[in-house]
Amino acid sequence: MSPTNSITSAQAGNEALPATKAGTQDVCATPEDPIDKVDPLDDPELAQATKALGNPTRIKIFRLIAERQTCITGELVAELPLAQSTVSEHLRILREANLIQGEIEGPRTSYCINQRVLAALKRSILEL
Amino acid sequence: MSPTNSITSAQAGNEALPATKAGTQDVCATPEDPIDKVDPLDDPELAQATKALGNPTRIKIFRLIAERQTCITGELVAELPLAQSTVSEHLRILREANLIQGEIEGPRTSYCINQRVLAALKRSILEL
DNA sequence: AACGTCTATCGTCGATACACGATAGATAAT
DNA sequence: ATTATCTATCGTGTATCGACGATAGACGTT
Repeated sequence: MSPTNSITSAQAGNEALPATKAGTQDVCATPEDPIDKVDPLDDPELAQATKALGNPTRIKIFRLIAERQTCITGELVAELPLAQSTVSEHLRILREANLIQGEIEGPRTSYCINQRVLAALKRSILEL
Repeated sequence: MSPTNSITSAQAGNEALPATKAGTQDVCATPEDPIDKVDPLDDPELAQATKALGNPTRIKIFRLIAERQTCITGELVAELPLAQSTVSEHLRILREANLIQGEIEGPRTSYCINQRVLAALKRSILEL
């Protein structure tokens, strides 16, 4: 088994958004996906992504992960005036929209931005 | 009184998003706001805008208005498999997020994209 | 004035979101 | 093996969403 186990949005019967084919590549490599080299999201994906961002706390969480490149759940809990379970729930929603990706690193989970989906979101919004 | 009365999102105690100073200009002029000449949305505005778009029906309504430049409520109702009151409710949500603007034209209401806020949204998303 | 048309709002209902505490599972340390 | 730590999930309660039909207000027409 690999030392770090990638956690994607495969639970809860939600696989609407295509996940990056993780396992073969480092999930948090942040290769700075160019906007015009990704396909835009289809409407259900776009709705899910914008819905996931449609909450001030989740926008803040997303920004925190983005500026730190990678982030542990506990760090986010420390930054936010919310219970650990609440933060974990917000992370789940961002994860199921494929906006972020989590890697289980020993006892903790490290999150990073899914650059490919973010680029696709940017392109989709620009095309509105 | 002016022949066309602009309807903005001033009701329901919601004026979080700054409205274009309508009345002095044609609301649906679509001057193609350049993205880098508008201020990005602040986080509550961004959350409200993305939340408003976070629904497949509202994305569809937004696209319909955008491609027709201007659109009557009844046209949208005719295009969608939803009750008139439901469509009107979706329009209210888009309106309160300032993504669209409505003008009362006699007995009907004509909607158009709020280009300034759309440009600000695009910029805000690009900066993520 | 009375009527028909168009659309926003109201009231209702079930489903979903959002917060929390409690619990459980995995891992590292003792 | 036991313990401690970290985080996801479960169960709960409240609030908001998303749909609808019914209603009301504004306007044009007769």
